[in-house]
Amino acid sequence: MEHNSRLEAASLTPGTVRPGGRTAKVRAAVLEATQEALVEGGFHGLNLDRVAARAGVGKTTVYRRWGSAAALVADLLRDMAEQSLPAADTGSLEGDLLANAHLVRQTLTDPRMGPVFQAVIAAAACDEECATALNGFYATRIHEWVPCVERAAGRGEVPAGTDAGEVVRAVSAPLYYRFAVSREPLGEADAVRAAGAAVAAAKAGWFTGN
Amino acid sequence: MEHNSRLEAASLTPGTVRPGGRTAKVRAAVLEATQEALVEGGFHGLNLDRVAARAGVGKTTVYRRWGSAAALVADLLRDMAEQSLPAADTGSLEGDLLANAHLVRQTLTDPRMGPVFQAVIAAAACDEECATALNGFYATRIHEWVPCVERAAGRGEVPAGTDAGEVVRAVSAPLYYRFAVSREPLGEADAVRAAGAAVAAAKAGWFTGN
DNA sequence: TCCCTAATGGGAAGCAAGTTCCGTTAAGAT
DNA sequence: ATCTTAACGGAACTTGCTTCCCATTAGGGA
Repeated sequence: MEHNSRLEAASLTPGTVRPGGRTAKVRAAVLEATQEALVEGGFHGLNLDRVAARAGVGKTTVYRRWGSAAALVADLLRDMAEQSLPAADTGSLEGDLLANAHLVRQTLTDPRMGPVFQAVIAAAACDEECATALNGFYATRIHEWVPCVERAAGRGEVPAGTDAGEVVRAVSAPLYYRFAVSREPLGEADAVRAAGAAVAAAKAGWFTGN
Repeated sequence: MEHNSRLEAASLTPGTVRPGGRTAKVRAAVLEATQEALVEGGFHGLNLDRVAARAGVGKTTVYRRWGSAAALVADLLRDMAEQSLPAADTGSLEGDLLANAHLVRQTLTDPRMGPVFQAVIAAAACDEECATALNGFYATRIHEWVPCVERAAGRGEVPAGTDAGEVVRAVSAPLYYRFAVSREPLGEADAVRAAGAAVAAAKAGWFTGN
């Protein structure tokens, strides 16, 4: 009975029964290769065969463990969500959000991360699993920056009852809009404007939760 | 000489020498079928063969005139940009921008147009021609709403020198961010918040062009 | 109205993508 | 240290998107 359940678990998701050593190494190599492939060819040009070759892994392994380009990107997103970087604490809300806006712009205009985010957004638009993974990624990212808004509320910089997450989203939104939707150039002035506008709207009480 | 140049033009881009009648009908049918296919299968599932069949057109025609899924979407975007709808004029900036936010939310949550925009954003992330076309689409859309901000500036509702386009972008940004990036649900409360925050930031002078 | 040829349409061939089979390697329990 | 079997890797196979070819249709100038 127990023997059967172990077999079943293994046949459903390879890599879960023996996650150590080789399995972990293969995953790391494949995700690294996936990211490189996305930088070069975008989501549309993602090819499981080439990813396998680049990772130095048999293509059968990639097809078996992931099965599709979308699943590969979804796993990459879960991996990216785990690597969190700490938020700023400059002492003022405007300083913190400016740091956030600067970081977002830095990331989106980065020659390596820019294409990755482009691809990841495209993947989420094509596949529901990717959409969920991308949602999870931003949920953690937003959660990391919530404290600096809550500190500002404690200092009285924004009204009590301000939805911290909504303020953080308001900073990213204009930058991502230019980056992924209207496809306009993204300058440092846009980052400054995004942070400033978010603070102004927050102080005016537009982000107080219902 | 002139004869040759006409031949050359024809061989480069089919449909340019005899644009009337059948050619125009084929384009309309193909773009209509493309939109339907995007609604059902997204950009990743876009298949030139099936588009041709659905349009009641030979598949060779689609492959010859467009050649790729990305080119098909790019042409659809150019077609969409031409069909402009007039902006609101309620008498106040907040009223106009609320109408705009409401319209954007309406469009993105529409069971037909939502998937189309999803697909179009994905296509732009995959292909440079689509990216340019998408940029052009939003350039015209933003341009349509610029007058209502300029009227507000004339009434003294926002500082002189306010970048009207930037205000319009500020309204759409949070809605598109939720829709395409963070993948969160999009409610009417988000539309109200987006319009209100944009007005507050504009009045605070954060959108005054350099 | 007639003619020239741009543009379309169907089918067959080519090619690259994904899928499956089966032998080999090494993780982890005893 | 040994054994069981999860997980990997190479190669053959299959599917389906794309392109080529040539016959057919119809736009637009004379």
